[in-house]
Amino acid sequence: MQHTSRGPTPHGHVTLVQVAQRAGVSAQSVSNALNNPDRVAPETRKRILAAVEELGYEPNLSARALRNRSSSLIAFKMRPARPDKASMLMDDFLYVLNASAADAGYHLILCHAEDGPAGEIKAYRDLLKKTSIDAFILAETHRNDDRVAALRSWGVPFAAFGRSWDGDEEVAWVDVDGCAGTRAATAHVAAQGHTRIGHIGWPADSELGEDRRAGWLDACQERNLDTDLQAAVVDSLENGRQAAHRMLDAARPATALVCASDTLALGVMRALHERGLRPGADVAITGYDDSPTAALVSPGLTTLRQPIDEVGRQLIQAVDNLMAGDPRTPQHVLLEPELIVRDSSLPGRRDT
Amino acid sequence: MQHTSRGPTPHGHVTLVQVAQRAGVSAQSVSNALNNPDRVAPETRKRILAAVEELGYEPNLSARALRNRSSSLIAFKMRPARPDKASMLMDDFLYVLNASAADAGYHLILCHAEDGPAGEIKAYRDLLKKTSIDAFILAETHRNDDRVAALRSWGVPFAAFGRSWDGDEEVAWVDVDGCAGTRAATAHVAAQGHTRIGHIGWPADSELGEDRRAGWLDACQERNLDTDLQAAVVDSLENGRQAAHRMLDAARPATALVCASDTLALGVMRALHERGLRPGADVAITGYDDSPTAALVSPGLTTLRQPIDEVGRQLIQAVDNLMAGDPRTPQHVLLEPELIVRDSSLPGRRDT
DNA sequence: GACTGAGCTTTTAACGTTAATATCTGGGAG
DNA sequence: CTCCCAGATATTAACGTTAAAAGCTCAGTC
Repeated sequence: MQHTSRGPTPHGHVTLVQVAQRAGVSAQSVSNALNNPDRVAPETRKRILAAVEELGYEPNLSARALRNRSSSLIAFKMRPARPDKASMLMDDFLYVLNASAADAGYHLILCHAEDGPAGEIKAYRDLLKKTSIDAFILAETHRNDDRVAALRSWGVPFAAFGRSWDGDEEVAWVDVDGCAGTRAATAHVAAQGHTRIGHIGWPADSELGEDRRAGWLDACQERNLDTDLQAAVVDSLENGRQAAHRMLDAARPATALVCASDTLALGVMRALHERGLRPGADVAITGYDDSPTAALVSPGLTTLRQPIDEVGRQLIQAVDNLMAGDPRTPQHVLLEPELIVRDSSLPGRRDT
Repeated sequence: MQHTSRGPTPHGHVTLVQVAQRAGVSAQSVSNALNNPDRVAPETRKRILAAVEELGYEPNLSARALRNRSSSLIAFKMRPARPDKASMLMDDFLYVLNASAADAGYHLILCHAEDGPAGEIKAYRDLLKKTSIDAFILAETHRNDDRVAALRSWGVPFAAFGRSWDGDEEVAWVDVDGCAGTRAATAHVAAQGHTRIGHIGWPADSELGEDRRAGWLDACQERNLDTDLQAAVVDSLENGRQAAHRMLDAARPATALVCASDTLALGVMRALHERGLRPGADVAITGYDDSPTAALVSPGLTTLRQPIDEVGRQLIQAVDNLMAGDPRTPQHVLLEPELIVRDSSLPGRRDT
């Protein structure tokens, strides 16, 4: 049946030339049939596509990358997982990021770098020199982020998970509204009748932490509640535990504690436990991130779930738009987290 | 100062030709200086390397891939994270995999596929056609794994996280000895004086589950302990809870429960809680995986930590050896998990 | 003084693709 | 009947690299 003069390459790769021979046209026509359908006669196109199908042709991305200076690769740098971190956001995040990238015709390539911003920037530059990466995805951006500055100066498309805190309109970003999230959690416990609502958050140098704290402050002020109970500590279970003890030892102790992370909230639960108090029934607790642990502890921890799937999708869409040369200003997407109510914030009959 | 006839390309990429001009040699000599140092005179080599350094030359991987049919890319397919899974192994795993790959001069590319083995195999094939991937890393292999068969039939180097349960010597794999892990956990609780040690594991169709169960069985038989208390349930907190209740309701109830996962063990802790029993003091509990949750619950959960870093390193080394055409038979590496002892298995004075 | 060969370097061609340009058809206008 | 143009297809060259082959230089041999 096969009447072509040459069989498939020994490597099993089908090339344009082979398809062309099969269809009785030139390689360029095959290329056109696939990339610029209007440049070939409908009749010919049909014949070519049939040949493509029969031979199972797939364009060689290396050759394309070389010719077009575009590799359909999107790069992302992972950070090492912190051992005490309760959340497993990164895992899910990478998965959807990759799935969305695949849907849009890209592949995700992981980038490794020495710790620190300088190492990361160097890694980006090396990758760019070597591979004509199409775009970058950044995570955990912060104020005056050197990575943002570097990528912009090189003119590479990129999008950040984390808003541009500098107010830089030229940067495409997707973020989750931490303020709205904490506000929702605070409103929720206020609705249970709590009036002494404390907040355990992070040190003031973290934009993310300040954003989340702001929601608690807003919600309290709207309701004319006291805002004297607050702590700013480094994220750890032990710090959450100690902060909780302080707030429960206060002259007018807290009856609800809104935390900036599940890790801190779990520390609070431990403190309650040590005092013989029941989460939910005696003191309401909320966390942030909906880590797997939040669902597994008893009672379950009320927390905020970030729409991580949507973040991934939007990030890919953002860079895709940039690459398409979309004239509109870079996308800015602020997503709402979802309040997951469990027993830790409800005065129900769950035992401690 | 610059006396070369052409400046850098408008795209900022430095090419071999530019380096060659700078050093006053041919492009091939530059290539040789970098890849086959012994083919150029030491003097010339020095001059070339200086030019490389000055211009910041990095070889273009697309061109190399095209020419050499080798992209220095290693592909890995992520699975969607299961929502109730307590472990965050995947996150760490990917990180070390990528880091090791980078050390060995490779990049990691993520592969996306429709669910199911057929979709995964198709995705591998497409990727191979398109990109001359150098090697694949597989996770969670099982008996009669179609993916293994496919990759072998294509002659692509690959290594699996998970031993070849078929006893196939030709497959390179790295795995963690679940049997040894569970045996260690069982020995540990036996050393605390427990004689009624139950096991809560997974259905018999899981090789991993059977491996872990075997360790419990071995350890019990070595000590002439009863092995009548065992359960085989799908991995979930609720199933662990129910199984624990059954074993505590037995005529001669369990005083220690060795579990095949942290998720199951957390279910056991909940069951104890419901009965007013104290983990550790009244009933010893052990889990498996050292999920973040294990360290965060109170009392801490005794569990087994997989040496995931080492797994990642060994996998990369395995494919690297294969690609180097190492004549030795493919590597098989079985690593020992580490028993992490916490209060859930100790008769200490920790309150419940 | 021609011949050999070792040591080093350059030239050529190819990997698979595609933009740019060239060539080939007919059909319609003059 | 020639000329021109539009539409379709083919040819050329280039992206950056490297294996293979060819070329060059100089010391040593007979």
